Amino acid sequence: MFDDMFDDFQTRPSLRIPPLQDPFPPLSIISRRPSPLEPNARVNIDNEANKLTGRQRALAQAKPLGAPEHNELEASITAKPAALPEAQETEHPKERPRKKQKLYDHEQIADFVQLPRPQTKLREDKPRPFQPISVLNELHEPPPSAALFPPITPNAVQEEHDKYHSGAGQFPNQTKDPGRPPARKRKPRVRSTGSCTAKRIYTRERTAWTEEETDQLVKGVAIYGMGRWKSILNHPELHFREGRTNMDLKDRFRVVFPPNARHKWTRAMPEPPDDDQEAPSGYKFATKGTAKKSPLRAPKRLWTEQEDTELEKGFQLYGFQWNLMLKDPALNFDQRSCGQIRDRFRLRFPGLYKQQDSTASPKENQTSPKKKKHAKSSTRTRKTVDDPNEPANEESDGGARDKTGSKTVPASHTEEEDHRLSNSILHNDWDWDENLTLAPLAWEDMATRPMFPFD
DNA sequence: GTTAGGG
DNA sequence: CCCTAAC
Repeated sequence: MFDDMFDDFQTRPSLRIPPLQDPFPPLSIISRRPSPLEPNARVNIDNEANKLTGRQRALAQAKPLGAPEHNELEASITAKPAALPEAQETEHPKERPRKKQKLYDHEQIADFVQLPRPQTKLREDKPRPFQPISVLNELHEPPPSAALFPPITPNAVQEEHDKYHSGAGQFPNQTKDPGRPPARKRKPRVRSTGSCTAKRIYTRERTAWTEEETDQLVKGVAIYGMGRWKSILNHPELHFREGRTNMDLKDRFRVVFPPNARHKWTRAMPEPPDDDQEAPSGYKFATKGTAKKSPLRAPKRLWTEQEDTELEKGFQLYGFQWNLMLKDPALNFDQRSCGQIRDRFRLRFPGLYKQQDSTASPKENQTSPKKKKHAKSSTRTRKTVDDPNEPANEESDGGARDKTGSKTVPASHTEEEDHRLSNSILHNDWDWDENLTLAPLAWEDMATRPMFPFD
């Protein structure tokens, strides 16, 4: 009897449950690329294993998903060569630290007015998204959260407008409820620009900054430093008008303290500035303290065309394993981090990136953003602390960043780019020797550089 | 998720 | 105040 049921289960397609994850998706471009996990691909060219294609080798090494049997080969990859860490350090002097750094160096900012840091959000604050996404879920049904969105009707625009128009808050009224977007007056707006119509229907209504509110902002900067706008906004003793966002604070501060005045008024100043210095907009420094640029964030560096080329090259060699690209000296990514490479790829090749998301092997998923890191604990880098006497880091370095060299790819072109890159890989329009484990590009590179990145 | 900087 | 690359 049970046998019958079992047979029935096996034979009727409707009852079969697809595997949760296909380790080797047939259409995945990964499968046609040599496996970057091949342990000695660079060193031992004569190894028998190297005669296999990437897919064949992957299949040979395949093991069931729930069986984390430790693979010696993988270990040999992951393990850092004992003799070489020093050389690595000197090669990448500005390497990002792996662990969290403390936010403040108390010696440097002894003059700071230290107030309790804003409470980090508790997990319960955020309602969990609808998960897990079951394969048995009826996909034609709307998700439970769908009811949150207003119905789309001809009058929807006006209704939304009216709705937002009803709730106008008064200063100082700060909604601390993180789950609810601030109610805010809005006015309907229709973009007349032909290219991006219907992108945004509403624009927020302008709310003038009062002197008091700006004063709150200045206090906040005195406490946290420039750049921690969210912290300032959420600080329990500072009050801003309802609907004010962290970006608003940033914009406001930029207006009140333009860069030239900024360094005078926000750098190390245990005491309010001299009388001969005129305060912008008639402000006096409200808080005794020092405000300097918050060092939490590395200075922004736009991507150059050459870096983009190396990114594509790296993708052909290593697929979605940004860490391997990073380590490959031939790609010159020593000034970048793993996450930066990933972000850039996601921006330029969104379609390809999504494909990785859904089909990548567990190993490759290590770089996937689906592994949600807590925002607070994400890699915060502190590369340099500004010299208090340096005006700003914009002018300091000569023409390294030319706007033409760092090409920004328009959104409308990204799909083409997706296609171009994936096609060049899918169709193998380069010569592909089955005996090789790496793309020809890689072999060429290897001829002109040390056999192993570490020597 | 947040921030910097141009629009 | 908006947009979006970069963090």
